[in-house]
Amino acid sequence: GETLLKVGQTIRSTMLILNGIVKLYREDDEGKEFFIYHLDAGQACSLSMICAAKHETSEILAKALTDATILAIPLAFMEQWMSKYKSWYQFVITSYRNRFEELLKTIDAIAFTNMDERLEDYLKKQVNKLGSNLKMTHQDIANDLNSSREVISRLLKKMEAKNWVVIHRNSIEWIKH
Amino acid sequence: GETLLKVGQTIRSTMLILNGIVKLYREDDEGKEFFIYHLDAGQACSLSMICAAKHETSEILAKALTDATILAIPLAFMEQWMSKYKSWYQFVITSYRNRFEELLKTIDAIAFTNMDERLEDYLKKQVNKLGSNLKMTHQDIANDLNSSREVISRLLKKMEAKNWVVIHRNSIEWIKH
DNA sequence: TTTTATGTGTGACTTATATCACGGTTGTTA
DNA sequence: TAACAACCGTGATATAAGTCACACATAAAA
Repeated sequence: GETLLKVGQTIRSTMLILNGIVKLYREDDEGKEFFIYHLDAGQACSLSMICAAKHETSEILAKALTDATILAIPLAFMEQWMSKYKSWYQFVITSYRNRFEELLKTIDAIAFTNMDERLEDYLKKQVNKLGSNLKMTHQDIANDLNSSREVISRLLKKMEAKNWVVIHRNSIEWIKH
Repeated sequence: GETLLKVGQTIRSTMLILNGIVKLYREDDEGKEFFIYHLDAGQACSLSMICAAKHETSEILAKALTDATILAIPLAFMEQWMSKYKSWYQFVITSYRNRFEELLKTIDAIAFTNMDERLEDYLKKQVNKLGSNLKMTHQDIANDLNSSREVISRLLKKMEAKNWVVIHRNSIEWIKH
């Protein structure tokens, strides 16, 4: 639940996730948090890499979803390693590409699909990271998807009717797919 | 109007825009084209950089908006220069960062704002690149914003009433802001 | 000039989603 | 055990946007 990176914060080092899961959000002017993607062990925060390279400020909000160990690599090493180790260069480039793709997928989701599909997608992602028993409230989900509790409740009901999930208080169990 | 890069196409080189303007789109399954951002002279297609580095396929669609000159740099040079020239490294990193930011802004726009604001934003962007006399139909705009002609027509009418634009056949003149 | 294609305007309607206003349930604290 | 807070369900209604139908205007082609 800890905030690792606030919007507007200056970034001085590249962050690598050693273990745990980190959730990245985009924030609007009123502080509404829109979920973008997860980062987990072995992944790097591309944005932090880019920002670090220019001493710029963060455009996103990062929160720990589980306990996590983060390795912060000072800018100087970042640049040095880029030219020195091909494997590091490959790692960085691959990270970029993957984050970029996630972002594009997010755009697809909100530009081309309806709430029901987005919810399904979202739940699958959570299940992937956290296992099939999701400890979250309808309100939590609504926040991440920039929707409202009632809408999520109704959609979950429909999914339950289709036997995709079982709804408990404070948790949702994914059973199909 | 020429397509420079199709979705699914394998990328073998990094592309730099020497002059002209290129428009990037995201495509859905039915071929609907959602406008993401412009690239112009001096900018590089970050995605092409990333993909090129792994011989992967394109996730986006690029079209020339004006006549343009594109420089294609083979992968081999890309890697070499990265470690050899600090200026090239800086250029690449900066390009990434800028494209990443654009993508985040796009997400903001579709996640947090309504059609009227998005249209205003869109028109301003076009005006920036092409001048205040935009040669495009309402249908063109609707396609880029993944909306429909009627909606755009109505919103433009409202903007005209507020004296922000003058609507002509086949073109729109931006007068205020 | 007539025809045809393309672009625009507008009312009526539909749909997805958001919001409001409740009431009910469960778990926690006093 | 009472009372309180957090969570969930659900009908009613509101709103933004998309769709349909059609009229009309302009420009190009025949």
